Amino acid sequence: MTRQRQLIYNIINAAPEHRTAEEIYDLARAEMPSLARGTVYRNLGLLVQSGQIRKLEMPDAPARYDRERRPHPHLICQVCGQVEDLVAPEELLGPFSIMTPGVTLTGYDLKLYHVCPACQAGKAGPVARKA
Amino acid sequence: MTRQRQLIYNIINAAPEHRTAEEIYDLARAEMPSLARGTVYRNLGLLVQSGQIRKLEMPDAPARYDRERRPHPHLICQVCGQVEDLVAPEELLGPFSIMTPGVTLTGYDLKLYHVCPACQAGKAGPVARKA
DNA sequence: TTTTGTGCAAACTATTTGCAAACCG
DNA sequence: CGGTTTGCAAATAGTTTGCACAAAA
Repeated sequence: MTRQRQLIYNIINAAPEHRTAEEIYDLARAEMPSLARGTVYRNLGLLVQSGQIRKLEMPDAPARYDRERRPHPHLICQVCGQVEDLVAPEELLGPFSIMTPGVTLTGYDLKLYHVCPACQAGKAGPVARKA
Repeated sequence: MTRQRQLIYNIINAAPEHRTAEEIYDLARAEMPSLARGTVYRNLGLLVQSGQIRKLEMPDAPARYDRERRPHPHLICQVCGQVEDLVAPEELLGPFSIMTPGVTLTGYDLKLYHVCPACQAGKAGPVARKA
């Protein structure tokens, strides 16, 4: 594991936030200004492959990365895009498989949408759409 | 509703397949060769907005469009990307909301993954990755 | 020293947009 | 006519890649 990969991993692992590649790039460059954007993407890909982090595809927005390794649903604000991890029963595929008779499920992706308190208050969505 | 929008709508509504914008563009051009790609995207956006079709974001692949208007989960082959609609209880948000106390859910997106029979048979995935 | 990873820049893919002309009501 | 929509081409956003050099095993 190289210095740059370690740095990227640390940034993701340090906080529960779900950051975009660009956000991670900015944070990382504060500490290692020579870091290249391509290196960030490459290492994010490798970290996802090796199961150390989790990629979270977002609707009409850049992907975000999650330090939480175990599969779990996400709660997403449909106004500002803020993401929260949800705790769910250990095994969700069991219940889900009643909808897919005869099929062996290998994974799931569950996103639940709402309007977060901040966005309900300030009508215009206090957090920028892509923040 | 213009001729081009009608055509695009008809293509989606004619079959249960979940096509990409590019596939729809190709099919539409068979019938109206002057049709522009931009027009396809614009109309897909409008049709989604007006609730006549549904957009389905795909992991690491172009979005697909679904003629089925009611919210429902999807079953996706993780090898070839083939998509199937699932039938689910009328109201899934109810059960889901046990995971989000105090939150009013506005919608959901549930994708279940498996390996389709075709891909299980031909080890190399008979259907192309983006087909 | 052999492999692997990096920085940089250019390439790519999916999608969006500005604009003048064509269409529709 | 007068706003809407089109076709075209250029622009964007996010991400990927080729390559020569640097770092790690």
